[in-house]
Amino acid sequence: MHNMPQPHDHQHCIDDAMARARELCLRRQVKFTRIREQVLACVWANHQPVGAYTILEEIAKESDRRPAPPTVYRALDFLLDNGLVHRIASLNAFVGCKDPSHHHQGHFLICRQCRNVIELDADIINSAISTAATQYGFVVETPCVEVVGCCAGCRELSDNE
Amino acid sequence: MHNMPQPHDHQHCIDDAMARARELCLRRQVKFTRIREQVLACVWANHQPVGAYTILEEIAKESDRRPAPPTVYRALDFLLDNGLVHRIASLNAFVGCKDPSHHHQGHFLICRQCRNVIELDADIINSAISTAATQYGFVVETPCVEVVGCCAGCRELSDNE
DNA sequence: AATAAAATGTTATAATATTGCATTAGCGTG
DNA sequence: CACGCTAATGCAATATTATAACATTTTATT
Ligand SMILES: [Zn+2]
Ligand SMILES: [Zn+2]
Ligand SMILES: [Zn+2]
Ligand SMILES: [Zn+2]
Repeated sequence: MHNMPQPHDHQHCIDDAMARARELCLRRQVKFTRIREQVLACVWANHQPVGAYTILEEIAKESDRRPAPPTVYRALDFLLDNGLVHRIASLNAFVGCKDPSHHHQGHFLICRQCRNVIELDADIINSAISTAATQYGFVVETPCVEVVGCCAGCRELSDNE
Repeated sequence: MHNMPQPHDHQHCIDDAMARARELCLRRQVKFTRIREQVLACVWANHQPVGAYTILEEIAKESDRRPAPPTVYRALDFLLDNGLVHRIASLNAFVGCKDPSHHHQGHFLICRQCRNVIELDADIINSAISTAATQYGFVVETPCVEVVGCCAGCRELSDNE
């Protein structure tokens, strides 16, 4: 298995994410219900974007009851609203957000090969977009940047062939 | 009606686009068939992204025969392959490309209000993305930049309220 | 004309997402 | 505790976007 962005203790990613989510929901006085927790756990199973219906299947497997699509989508909406996950428009899929405490859109590097996603929020990209947009009198509200390419790990593997 | 990016002679946009397409297909020795022409004309009806099924409806209206979805999607695939249209992933919709002669991905400014799309291909954005990606050892292949915001025209209108 | 390749037609279905309404769970008030 | 309110979930149906599989037609080549 080499589907991690860089080798790392992913259980730590999961634990962190779930802890942050619990804390954040407490602080905001919103409810981190069972289904929301399950969906978030699914999304954090790895660093690859996961589709709504895959989440549905996963939950069906692990809990012997199959939630209907609206249930999953509502949980996803909640998580999106609270910045706990991001939606990757070009993939119709969702990834966990590594920093849900402050609202941001994020930029995503998607490896074509291992499908892992690296989330950034690079000022340099936001500035460049604003600068270019300004030349057209356009005011940026929500930039969506989803970059397909090849990650460090996968290029290393290719090189060693 | 104020759904044009800036006031302009849009018939000129259409005529230009269709002429470019014809010429380009001739040069590349690929066929600019009736259905492909109809679909491209639909896409160029205005500067707003248009969905595949909307295109289908439009063609059904104007020609009394309703193409099936695969017909429209195949025409769109052809147009995409030849750079004559772009797909806006975040909207599941398509816009005409203003410069199909050289291959490029393009950046899109989408007005939240009038839905018009401005296409750019700004070096400054591509550079910023590459720079940011490089810091993660990530090599960019296909950047996808779709920015929602507010265009000059719509802000003017808002200001005058 | 015979053949092959490309394009289109046709039917069915997959994959993603939402609407509308019923039911349940949680919570504060009296 | 009963009541009423709201948020959350369950559930059935359906909308929207996209593709698969195979038949037929058109076009180009020999
Ligand atoms: Zn991890
Ligand atoms: Zn990779
Ligand atoms: Zn125009
Ligand atoms: Zn506008």
